[in-house]
Amino acid sequence: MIPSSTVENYLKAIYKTQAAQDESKRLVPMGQLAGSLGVVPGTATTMVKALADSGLVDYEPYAGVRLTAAGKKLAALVLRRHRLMELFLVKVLGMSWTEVHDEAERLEHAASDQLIDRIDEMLGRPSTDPHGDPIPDSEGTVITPQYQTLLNCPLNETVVLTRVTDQDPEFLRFLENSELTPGQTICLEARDTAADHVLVRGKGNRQVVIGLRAAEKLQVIPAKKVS
Amino acid sequence: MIPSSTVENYLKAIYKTQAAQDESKRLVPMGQLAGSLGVVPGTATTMVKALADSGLVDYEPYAGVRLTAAGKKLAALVLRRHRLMELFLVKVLGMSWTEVHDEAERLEHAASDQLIDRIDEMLGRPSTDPHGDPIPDSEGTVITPQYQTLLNCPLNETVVLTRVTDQDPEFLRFLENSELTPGQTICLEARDTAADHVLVRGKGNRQVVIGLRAAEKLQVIPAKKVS
DNA sequence: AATTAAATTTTGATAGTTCAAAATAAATAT
DNA sequence: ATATTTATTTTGAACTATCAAAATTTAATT
Repeated sequence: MIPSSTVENYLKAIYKTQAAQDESKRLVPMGQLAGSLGVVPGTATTMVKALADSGLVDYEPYAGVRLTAAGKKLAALVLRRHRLMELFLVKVLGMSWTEVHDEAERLEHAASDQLIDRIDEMLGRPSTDPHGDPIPDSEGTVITPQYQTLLNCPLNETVVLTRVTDQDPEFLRFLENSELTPGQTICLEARDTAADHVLVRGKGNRQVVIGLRAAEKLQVIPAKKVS
Repeated sequence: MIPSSTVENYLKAIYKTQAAQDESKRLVPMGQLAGSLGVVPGTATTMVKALADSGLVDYEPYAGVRLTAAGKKLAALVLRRHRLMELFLVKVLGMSWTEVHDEAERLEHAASDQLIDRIDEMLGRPSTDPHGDPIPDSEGTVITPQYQTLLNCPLNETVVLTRVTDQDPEFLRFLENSELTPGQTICLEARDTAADHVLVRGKGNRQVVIGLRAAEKLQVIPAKKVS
């Protein structure tokens, strides 16, 4: 049967939480799941039991949920639709990368695989979306490079801002206004745990101070040396 | 409150049936509505009563439904989304006009007004979709020219195929294979009521025989004289 | 270990959308 | 005018997704 938007959203939420958390703790607690979906915990319990019956998740009462292989594949395909749609909205329709998330959030459940493949082709089979999130292929396979973040990358080295792991439009607009957009070359000049901030030098020698919570959401890779 | 996809589909179905039928009979019977939505009659009755409570339709038990001004506007905006989406899929994504209906049928409920307006702008504020159906403006206003059909247009005069009022992919593919696509210049050479067919001369002097039921779905306007 | 706190599950209820089948009304034919 | 056919509505039930609040389990404190 065709999974409903609700099912797709649950799988996506579990997938993202699982991916965000460390290797060991591979079970997503109900409360967290409910929280990220904006439902009360009891609702999540009910739905997760239904997902378990469909073989999409493993459910351990009082412990949490984990995607099965089937659930993981389905979740990846939803993310594929979402991320290709976001990139399409930015590249083809000229929408701002700060605004496309919610639109894609709805379109991802309505677009056919055929349409998504056409978009994929039109965009030249891209590997990442406007936020730097990797785009799964049509089999549901994703390569998720483990980038460093502004929390743990080396100081005073040129790095490229590669991925932003937050979709809040307000935060994204702040980044845009600070010229901290994916692809930008930046340099981390200071990290102060006590003051709970980092100091970034960005485009045009501009300095920006960012709290540690936000700094963790900015992923980077070492810049290629100009030979 | 935001109308659900279901509500939008009911309004659309009522709108289309109302538009298709003669001025006088302005009430859509429940059976017909249920039929075009693929639900049993009792379901349509239940939903229509809910729509009436929301002020979107007038409902006369045992007689039928009719859209109120509010319902008509909403329905027109759904058609706007649908038709702009269809045209977009054809023009920008290169999909076939014979295949876009079902895709648009789902996307129309997911696309925001903002996205639709961007598409509208990108397409140059078009007045008709790939099937020749008029596109309502953002206020829900539509101009629906009353074209002639191959059932009642004059014989042996050059006309332009302007609108196809059927979305069945099989029928549309037949038209495409016969080079009878919107915009084509054609000529009706014979109409035989007894034999239940018409004879059309199309592109490249090609002759095509079409049953009257199908002929009624092809709308035309007199071709402009080349001066 | 006993108590408290926090998280999770259960229970009962609701809204939206649907169907099957029985009841009723309207239209048609006799 | 009555009987029959056809269309419509009602009734009772199911399914999905949700919440509020009570009950239970697990974890954390004392």
